[in-house]
Amino acid sequence: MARSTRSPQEFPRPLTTVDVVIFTVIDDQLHVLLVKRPTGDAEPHPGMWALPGGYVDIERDKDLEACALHKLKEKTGVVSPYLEQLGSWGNASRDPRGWTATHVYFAMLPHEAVKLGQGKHATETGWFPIEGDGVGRKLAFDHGVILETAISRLRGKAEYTSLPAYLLPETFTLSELQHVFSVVLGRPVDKSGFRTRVLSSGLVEEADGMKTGPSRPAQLYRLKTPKNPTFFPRTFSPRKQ
Amino acid sequence: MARSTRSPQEFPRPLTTVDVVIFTVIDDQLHVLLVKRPTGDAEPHPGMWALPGGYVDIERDKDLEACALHKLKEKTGVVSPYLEQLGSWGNASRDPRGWTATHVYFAMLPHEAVKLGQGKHATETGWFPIEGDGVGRKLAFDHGVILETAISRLRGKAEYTSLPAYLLPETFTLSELQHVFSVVLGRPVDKSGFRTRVLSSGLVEEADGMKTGPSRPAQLYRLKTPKNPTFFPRTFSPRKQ
DNA sequence: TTAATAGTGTCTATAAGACATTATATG
DNA sequence: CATATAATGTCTTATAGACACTATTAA
Repeated sequence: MARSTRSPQEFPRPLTTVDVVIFTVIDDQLHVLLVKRPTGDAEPHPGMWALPGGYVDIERDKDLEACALHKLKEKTGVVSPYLEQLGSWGNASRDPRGWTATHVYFAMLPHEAVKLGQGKHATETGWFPIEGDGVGRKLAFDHGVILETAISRLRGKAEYTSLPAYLLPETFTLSELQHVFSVVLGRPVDKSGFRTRVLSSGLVEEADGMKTGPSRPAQLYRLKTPKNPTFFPRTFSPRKQ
Repeated sequence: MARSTRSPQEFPRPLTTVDVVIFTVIDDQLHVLLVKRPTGDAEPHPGMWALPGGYVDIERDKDLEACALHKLKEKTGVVSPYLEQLGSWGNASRDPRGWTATHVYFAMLPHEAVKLGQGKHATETGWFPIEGDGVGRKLAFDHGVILETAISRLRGKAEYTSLPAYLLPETFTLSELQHVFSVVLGRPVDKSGFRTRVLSSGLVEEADGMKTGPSRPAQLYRLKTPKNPTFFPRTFSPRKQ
C-alpha cells in the first residue's frame, strides 16, 4: 500500500486548487459569476472566462471551505453565503501546468447583496445567464463540465429541497419564493400547492412586516433554519395523463 | 488574485490523498471496510483502524476516480463497483505530516464479490459492523467524521433513491431488495408498498430464472440501469398519527 | 372602480401505509 | 398436508396538481 511503503515526500504532489460556482437570479433568470483569465504569457487559456478560484494557500487558508469563502468574498463582497461542496475534479490533463485537483464549492446569493470587484487584485468579472446546461460559450480548463454539474445539481435538488430559497434576501414573500423556484426549475409552479408544501414543511416562519406595492400587500417570511436546506417528502411532479 | 499574481511553484503544495468508504451487508447488518495503520516509527496513528486510501500517484493514476478504483481493487479484488464521490476534506491539522486534502469516494458491494487482501502489499483489513453513526471506536485521522458523513449520505439517499440495490449481486429477488433497504434504513419496510414502488419506477427488469428454496420460488430481477441510481418521486415516510 | 397580486378553497389523481388474502414451491 | 415465503388485493390516508374563487391594497 502506497501510504505505508513510501514516504509522502517521494510523491510528486498534484497542484491543489479551489473553485467556486456562484449562482444568483437577475431579471427572472439564473446567472453564474465568471472571471476573465489573465493574459500573461505563461498563463493557460488567456482571456477566456472561468470560474473564480485559485490555488490553496496553506499559510492563509485553514481549510478548503475557508479558501472558498475567501475567494467568494474577494469577488462579491459577500461574507456568509449558502455554500456547499459540489465535488472535486483531478487529473493529469485538465491544466497544462500539470496534474491538478480542484475542490469545487457552489454558492447561492441574492443579487442585491453582491458588489462585484471588491478585491485588491480585481479581475474582470461578470454575471452570465444560464441557458440550457451552460452559458453558451466554451470556458477555460474543464470549467464547462463543472458548471454543467453544478446546474444539474441545483435543478435536481430544487425538485425536493428548499435550495432555491438561498437566492433570496433574508426576508421574502411566498410569491417571490415560488418565483425563484420556477426560475430554477424552468417551468411554472402551481401557487396553491407550492404554498401548502412550503408552509407545512416548516421551511419558513413569518417575519415582521409586509411587502407593499401596487396591489395587495404580502406577508414577509424568513428561513427558519438558514444554515440547512429543508427536504420535502415528495418531488415536484406534474400529473401524468 | 492568487492564480494570476503568483506562479504555482511559489505555493507550497498540500498533500493529496484519496480515501474510500466501502460498504457491504453481512448477516443482515451494514458493514464498512477498514485497514490497520502501519506501526512504523514515522507513521501517524500507528495500529489504529482507518479507511483504505493513500497518496495520489500522478504517474500511475490518470484521475482521482482511477486512484479510488485502484485502492478498491487492491483491498477487495472488485473491479467495477458502484462508486460515487462523497466529498473532500482538507485542512492544516487532519494529518500530523502537514496540510493535506483527501478526496473521498464511497463504494457499495455485494459481500459475495469480495476477496479481502488481494494486493501485493496486503495490510490487515476487516469488515466492521455499523452501529448508529459509526463503528463504535475511534478511527485514525478524521476518518470518524468522514465515515459518519458516508453513513448519513447512504441512509439519506436510501429514502428516495435505489442506492441500497448496489449492495446486492447482479440478480436478486424483490424480497432480497426489500430486505437490504430495511437493513440500510434500520426499520421494517412494507412489502406491498415497496413492490409497487420498485416495479412502477422502472428500477428493475425481470431476469431469467427463479430463486428456489424451501418455499415458493421467487422471480429474479436485475437493475435496468446499473450505472445510475433511480430516484423515487417520494421518500419513504411512515404515516403520522 | 379597476388592475394587480395575495391568499384560500374545492376537487381529483396518485401513491404510500397497513394489513389481509391467495399462490406455489418443498419436505 | 404443513410450512414458508412470494405475490396480490383492499382500504385508508396524505398530499400534490389543477384551477376557481375571494381578499386587499394602490392608483
